[in-house]
Amino acid sequence: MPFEHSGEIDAAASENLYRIRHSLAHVLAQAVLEMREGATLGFGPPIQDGFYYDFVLPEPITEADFPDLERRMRRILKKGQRFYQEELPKADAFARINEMGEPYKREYAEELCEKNGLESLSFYRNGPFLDMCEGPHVDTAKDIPRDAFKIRSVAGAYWRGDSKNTMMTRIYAWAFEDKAALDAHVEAYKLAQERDHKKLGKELDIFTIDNEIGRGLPLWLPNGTVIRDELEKLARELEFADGYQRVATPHIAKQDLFYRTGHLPYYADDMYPPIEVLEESEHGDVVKEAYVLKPMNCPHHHKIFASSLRSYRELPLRLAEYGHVYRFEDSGAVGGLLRVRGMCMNDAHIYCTEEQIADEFRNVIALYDRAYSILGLTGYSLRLSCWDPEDPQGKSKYVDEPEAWESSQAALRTILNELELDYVEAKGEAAFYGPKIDVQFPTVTGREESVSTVQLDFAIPKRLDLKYIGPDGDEHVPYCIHRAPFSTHERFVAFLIEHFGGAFPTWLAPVQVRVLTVSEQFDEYAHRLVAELRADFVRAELGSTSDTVSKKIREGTTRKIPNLLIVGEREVEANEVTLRRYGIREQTTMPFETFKQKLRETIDTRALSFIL
RNA sequence: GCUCACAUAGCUCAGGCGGUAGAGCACUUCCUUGGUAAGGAAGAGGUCAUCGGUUCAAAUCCGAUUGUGAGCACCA
Repeated sequence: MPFEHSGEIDAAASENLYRIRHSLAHVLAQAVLEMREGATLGFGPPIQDGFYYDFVLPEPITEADFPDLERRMRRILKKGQRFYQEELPKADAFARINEMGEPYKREYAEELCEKNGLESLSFYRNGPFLDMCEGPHVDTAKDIPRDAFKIRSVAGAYWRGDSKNTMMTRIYAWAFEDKAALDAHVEAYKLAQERDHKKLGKELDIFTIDNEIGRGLPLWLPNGTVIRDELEKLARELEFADGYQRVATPHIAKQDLFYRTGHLPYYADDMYPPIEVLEESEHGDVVKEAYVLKPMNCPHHHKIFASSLRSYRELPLRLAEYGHVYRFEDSGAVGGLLRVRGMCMNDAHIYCTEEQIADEFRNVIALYDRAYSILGLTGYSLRLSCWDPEDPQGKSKYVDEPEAWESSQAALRTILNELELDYVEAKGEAAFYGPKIDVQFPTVTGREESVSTVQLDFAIPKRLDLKYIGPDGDEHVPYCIHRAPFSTHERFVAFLIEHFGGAFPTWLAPVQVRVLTVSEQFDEYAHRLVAELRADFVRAELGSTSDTVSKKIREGTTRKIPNLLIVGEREVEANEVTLRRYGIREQTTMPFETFKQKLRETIDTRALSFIL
């Protein structure tokens, strides 16, 4: 499901596994053709943890058909069919494809011959099934384990990944070299789903989405708001240390501003439609004004830059804001906190001279590094997102300044190389105004999402006529670096929930300490502890008072509260507390003052684990 | 936006081949004052997403709408 749809698997996957998966795809197709006469074939490649095959079906296949489909596949495997390759010259190949009656295979064959100049095409046959296919495959179906694959899901997918084309039915399956590997993978997958931010977000009361508010417009509950506030506090501190200045801007602006920046022609579809208001001028004329919800903060920040005459001595000028932006994402894209229509972004814009770009980028990347190491985030990858000069809609997708694109991309590449960072380059992933470095995180289901981004903007400052006076006394246009290490609260918290499995480190946890009493007669002591902790700005609370100790511990644990304090007669007498940390069975009893100090230190240092 | 699936109490779910619903948890009250992952009892809580159709009768069958999920497309 989640994988790159290129159909390629990573190099680490063994050649044998590749053959097994690829061959199983043919077996799946064979079984589907048995079940649905008249089905036509699309592509059926191996992928990261299995394979898929695309079909146009006369009757839909649903989850209810999976057992039957798997049974048929096993029956086919049992026959031990050999996989034969045939290489046919072009004319014969097309004759055969016509015979097969496969319009999509034909389309692809034509492209292979025309664009790639192939003179012959490869076919694979196993039993009655014939497919135009490059291979490689196993020699015989006997080489494919019968119990190491599992149909996973069915979904729509456009032919050749283009929404203008037919929607096909894609059947995904897991496949491995043996049953143990399959079972382990399925188990890991289920475990990962337990960490789904939508599930945990509900269980831990982090956010909710209400239909009457609107799709993609999450409501942050008190617990979630604590996490946002803590992240924002951390961002503020890191940014302060790096010389950023905070600003605040409204959520809306006149529509004309976004025409001037270029957002509107490029991104009208992604913006909420304008709010039109009638305003009476001083002469009594009624004037119609249109306002839009801002889809990004940059124009507002640019206007702050433009609010006074700037000297090169003020640069780099770093303006930061956790700003709210609104984007009208397609209904099918919206889901949970990962894709929303209203979000709060850890935004900042750095205005600098050309000579300062490299240093500023390095500083920003160092800031990312600090932020991620505090949070213990490691599983990310970097992507240098470039424009695609050959994009058919290139002119409407990217600013048309080829030289600026090339030089700015080269600049980013140099920085990444100098810092010896691993990254992949991706064509056609740039912002319309410039290239960017994206930080990609995998979701619980394995799909990659861009979380954070650093962008180099060579276009918009010029459009908004931003300028500073250089040492030469002339006006110059500054460059602008857009950056958001903490992404949006929405997306970043979603990833943090999944990263921590809902068990946040103390400094980030909505409830940091819950005090449990052995019996109600110790409530007064417990109240005192809570009050003292709260006076020290610790998010402490009293557990329920009428349940059994077991029950209270269970509740505290299922809420994933990092620190439970248990107090009874022993503790009251010695002015102590018994600490039970999340996920750790063994407990420690210590003087309350000691606990308070350790806790303070844990919070202040934003420790990932309790220091005790 | 597209394909497929799903929608029953605050949550997790059962049931229903047509005769207006059930469990556990949570909630409220009472009993219990209990030392390490669910003490006991009672109570309250639902037009079975919405609208329409078929029918003597619809929560159940059909259709549309809305919402949700997986994936595709999109993604500043």
